[in-house]
Amino acid sequence: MPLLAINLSDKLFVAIKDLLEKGQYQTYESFLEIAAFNQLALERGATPAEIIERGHRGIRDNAESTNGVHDQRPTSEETAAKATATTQKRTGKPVARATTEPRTVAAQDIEAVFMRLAKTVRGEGSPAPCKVAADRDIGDHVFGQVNRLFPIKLACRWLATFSAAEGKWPKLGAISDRMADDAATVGSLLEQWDNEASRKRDEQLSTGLPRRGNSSSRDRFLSQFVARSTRGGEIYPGAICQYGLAKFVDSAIVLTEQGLAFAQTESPVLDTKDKKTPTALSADETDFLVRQVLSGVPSERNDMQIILAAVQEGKTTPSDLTTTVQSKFPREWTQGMALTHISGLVARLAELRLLRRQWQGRHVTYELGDKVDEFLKVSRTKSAMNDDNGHLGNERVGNRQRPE
DNA sequence: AGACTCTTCTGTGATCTATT
DNA sequence: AATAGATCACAGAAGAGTCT
Repeated sequence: MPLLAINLSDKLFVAIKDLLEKGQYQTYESFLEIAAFNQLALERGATPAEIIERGHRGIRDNAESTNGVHDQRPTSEETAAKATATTQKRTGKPVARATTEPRTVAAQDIEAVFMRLAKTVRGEGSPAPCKVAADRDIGDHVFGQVNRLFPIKLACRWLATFSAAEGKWPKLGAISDRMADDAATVGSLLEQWDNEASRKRDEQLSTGLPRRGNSSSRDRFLSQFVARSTRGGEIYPGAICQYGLAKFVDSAIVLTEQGLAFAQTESPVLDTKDKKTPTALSADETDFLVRQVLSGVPSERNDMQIILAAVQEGKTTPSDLTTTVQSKFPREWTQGMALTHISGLVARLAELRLLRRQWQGRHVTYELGDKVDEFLKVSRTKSAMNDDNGHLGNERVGNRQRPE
């Protein structure tokens, strides 16, 4: 009998596992076998309705009963759904939509994570933060998938607390799993809070954080917000480094003075645990980040200036904004890349309260936040002083650069 | 009910790199 | 050289909200 090994996405695997746990299938093998029979039946011209009518449950029970020929009786509605969904191309609407009910996070898990994220008093045994390297690569754009800044706060706090407890700055490889686990627990918890409060899309606290049981989202969190290391030992810093809040020193991840100060700022989520907080970052935290962008993140400052200036000129719809600013980004960027980049910038500006999204029906328009004039004034002055830093030429995109 | 706009973020597949 | 595993860019699915 041939042996097949296949890769399944986490989502698909969990969906199958759920059916197994409900007792609807005996083994993964029987599920996949039934799925294969159903697909073959479809290929022979049977309709999903016919497959349902003939039924399938108990295929394994009967499978070996007739001279090794498997009973081709798919029965359940799940099978019909799968059969439809696995045809070559999606032609119509999905047969079923996976439920998105939030995973409940156990109280003791939450308590443990908040303990690990609690503000700590740093004593003599705590390692000192570093200064931002003067020669760090400041030309890189923050990647568009960095669409929230609270995950950066979480990473800074985690590093501050961990380093105080351990007495040293950790190596990335030693802590990335634990940090991602804790971020996913917080993400799932905030998702629960969002659901309880019926928060709308722009108001959700959990956006940008990974979720428990979703390894892809954990990978995304680490690679976009913290850093990614290759088997060859190379480290590609994420947004936490691009924002000048952390730095790699001999493959240990070290908070900068600014990163430590940001970590220690009171958080409505991590400290107050305020379920009703309207935003994941407090006004103090966003003010801190705005100052940080203005003083130490030239490429981000310039990108933000481009967007805000366009909105100030009246380009307040997504299409107007895109048309206006696309030419100001690297020429080799495809439209998709530019859209991703602009989308991320708009989302970060909204979290920093420099931009507001106003929904009129299904259309959105952008409005300037209260402190934009001040931001633009400082930003333009700095751009004029450091024109080399402000140049947006052919820099690499996102976090794809090597550390010093 | 279906279409539509916009945002978020996962999954895909080509390509690169490491290991055997 | 062959194979396995990792990485990357980005397409497009999914979700939310609303309109027709």
